[in-house]
Amino acid sequence: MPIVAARHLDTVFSALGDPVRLAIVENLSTSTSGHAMVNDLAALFPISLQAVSKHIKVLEAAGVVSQGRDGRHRPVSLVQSSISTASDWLDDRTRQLEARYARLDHVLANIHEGTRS
Amino acid sequence: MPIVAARHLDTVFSALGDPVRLAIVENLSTSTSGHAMVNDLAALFPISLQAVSKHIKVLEAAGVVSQGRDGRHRPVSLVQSSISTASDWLDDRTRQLEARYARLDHVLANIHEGTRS
DNA sequence: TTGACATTCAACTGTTTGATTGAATAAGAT
DNA sequence: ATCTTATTCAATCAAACAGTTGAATGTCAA
Repeated sequence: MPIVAARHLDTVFSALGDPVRLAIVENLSTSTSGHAMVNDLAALFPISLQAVSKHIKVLEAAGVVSQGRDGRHRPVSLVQSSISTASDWLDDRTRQLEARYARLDHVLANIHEGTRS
Repeated sequence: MPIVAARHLDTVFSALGDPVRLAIVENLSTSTSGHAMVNDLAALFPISLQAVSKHIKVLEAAGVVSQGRDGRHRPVSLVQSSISTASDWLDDRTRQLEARYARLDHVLANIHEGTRS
């Protein structure tokens, strides 16, 4: 079965394709609690709170993070499945590349054997 | 001009964050030869050859593909290290998420033990 | 109720991007 | 030499994007 890319995989990669959003994801993945407030995340970057809020919306639209509700806070946390989906797709690419190299090695080995006979 | 510019992870993700470019990468990874001509890739999409050529340039600038020279052809092939770099980063995120879940399980188990005592 | 805090919405702006068409370059085929 | 093929370069355009400031919403705390 050929492994088919998820329908909106490009949206996930696009969401990760910005230094601020990549840093947000990294921060969330390394935080002990697994979530962070918009305000705390905004403090990490030299841009306005509103700009960070927008970045979070982009990540959320791509399914990379989700936002809950805790009083007047909106805790942001990673959605593991989206990370896994992207990771799996890249792993598939790596495996296919390695498989081709392996086939190439095999062909070269056969050629070598042929020259000896 | 020898390529190899400062390639950052967000640039790689950004390059993958487009359906045409993602399909190009997928096509290259599944092709038997491991490379493809610009013309052949362009035939896969309902956009102009020049647009596809630009997409390839974006992928090349991000270090995701490289282009060789074979007569009047410019064969495009994947650069494994860039795929691996992105894959490794996502794997790290996945591992951190799993580690946190494991710690949470542990905490919950302790709480449960506490209620029994 | 008033005020502070956390966050979003709305409007605006400059930059980047994805696409187009037409012209240019380069190399194989006739 | 000329023609055809493969690909890129250049100019252009509309749409999307990342950022800003200012106003609005909702919630806690006095």
